Amino acid sequence: MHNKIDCQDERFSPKTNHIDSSECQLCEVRACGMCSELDTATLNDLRKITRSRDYKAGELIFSDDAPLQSYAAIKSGIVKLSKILPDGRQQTLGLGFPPDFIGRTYKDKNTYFVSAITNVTVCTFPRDLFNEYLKATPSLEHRLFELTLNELDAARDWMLMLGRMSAIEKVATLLLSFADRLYKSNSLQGIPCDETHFELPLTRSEISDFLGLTIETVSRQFSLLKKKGLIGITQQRFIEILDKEGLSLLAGQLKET
Amino acid sequence: MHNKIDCQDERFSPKTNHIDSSECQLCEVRACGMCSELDTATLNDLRKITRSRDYKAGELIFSDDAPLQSYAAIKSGIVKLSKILPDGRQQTLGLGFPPDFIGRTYKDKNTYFVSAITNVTVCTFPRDLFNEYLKATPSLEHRLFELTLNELDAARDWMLMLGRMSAIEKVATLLLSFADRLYKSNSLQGIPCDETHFELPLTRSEISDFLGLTIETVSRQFSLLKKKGLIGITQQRFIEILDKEGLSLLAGQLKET
DNA sequence: CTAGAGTATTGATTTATATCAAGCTCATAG
DNA sequence: CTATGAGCTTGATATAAATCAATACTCTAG
Repeated sequence: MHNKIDCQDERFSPKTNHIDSSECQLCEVRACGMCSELDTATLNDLRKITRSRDYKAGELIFSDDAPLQSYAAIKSGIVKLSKILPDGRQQTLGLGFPPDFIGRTYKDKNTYFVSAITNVTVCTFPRDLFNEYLKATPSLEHRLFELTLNELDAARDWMLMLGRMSAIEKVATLLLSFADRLYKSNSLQGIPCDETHFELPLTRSEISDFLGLTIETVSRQFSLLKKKGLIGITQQRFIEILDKEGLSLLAGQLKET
Repeated sequence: MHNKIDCQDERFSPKTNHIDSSECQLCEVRACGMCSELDTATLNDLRKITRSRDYKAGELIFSDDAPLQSYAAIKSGIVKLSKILPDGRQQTLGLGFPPDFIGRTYKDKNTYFVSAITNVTVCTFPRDLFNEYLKATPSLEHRLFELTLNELDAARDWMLMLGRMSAIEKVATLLLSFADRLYKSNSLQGIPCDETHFELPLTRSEISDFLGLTIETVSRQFSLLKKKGLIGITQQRFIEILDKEGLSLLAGQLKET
């Protein structure tokens, strides 16, 4: 089945590139993502149907209605999943960091948008071939299942936040969650970082879509947190957590995205 | 491994009963739940570690912090999953209908409560034995994966509702979702029913925990929908949908729980 | 160095929902 | 059949967040 594929295959966009095995060795997806339970032979097979692809910040990766042509694994950058109501109201459902998998297996559509928040690099897999692979490789399905369970846990944490938290609690929760995720992600990639300083990769508008608030309310909560001495903000995007205790107290509960 | 189990096994509460094969034949879990892709032999094996158990409306099934001792599949009745903030604020995360599976595989805890909304009958599986089974049976894991993906879809639909809908839209969405789910569920079980009449199994308080509102707001929206002629209410719990079009318009978008 | 666009903050006002407070309905037990 | 209590509705008021509006910051391109 795999030798059907070559560079001319119409399922691959011209913007894509082959992956070589040395790339896999350094990859977070290989380390702890969907590839982490594959043996070398299977990984090599999978690589034949895989192409690397870059997206610029803001670009749409998957639409909410177009038939799903491919799945993807995030190698670097951050994506968001979102839904839009007919009148334009938008809700972000979650963020994807390396080594997350994106795409709805066992359905022919996503029911949400996936778009790049920062510049993003992904490995893409043509849908039909990947599905055959998935069927034949229980260890791959097992790993995807685990990743999906984590996503479900995260979605449920955010439901509690969306339904029951005040604006300031939401913002505090988001900041802590980001501090944690960016620290872990950067550490894994060997990027020097510390737990209290980070660049918030989201605009205020993206934050408000995530928290179910408006831009103005988000902005006011940031100012409030600054006034209370819990955080410092420079250049609008660079956050320093000055009082993690205090922030956690405000956030109340949640720990992870 | 399975012959270790008998009625005296301490992992089984005294309130439980054996399952016989004729029961499975009529069961929704067998028809379209986690058992649906098991062959007869595997099903018979699984049945040896399975016990039936009843819960009364309101009873707690799984707690959010106690180590998970068993998993369960819902045979009849409705359960809710919920989270509680330290100060008591509560958010319902979703409802479980037959043939849903409950319990967080691959972790030793649920991070939420599961409780019976109506009287409920479940099949329970001791955690450690079920895990062995799961590892050995890819078709079972596959089915659980699919069920989990559906739960994730549902969770994300509700995130949009929680984050971006007004009170009246939330209530309209809930009613449509219930009409649909109860109709499907009852039809499957051969219970006579129609799509426009149903008994709402939730109290106003449970509804408000689900929608991220207060009891009073929920009540007001019901009254409003009645005044607009979209629904009829008798005895507070019996709902008649008088204008599905209008209700769907109000709800805006979502279709399923 | 400046203009301009995009992004963020801050203020004034409105509005949806929460909160507080009665009173009502319905099922059940005496 | 009536008393009781849990669950529900309705009204009055308070409040958090949305909306509307103006101004300020930050980066880029010229």
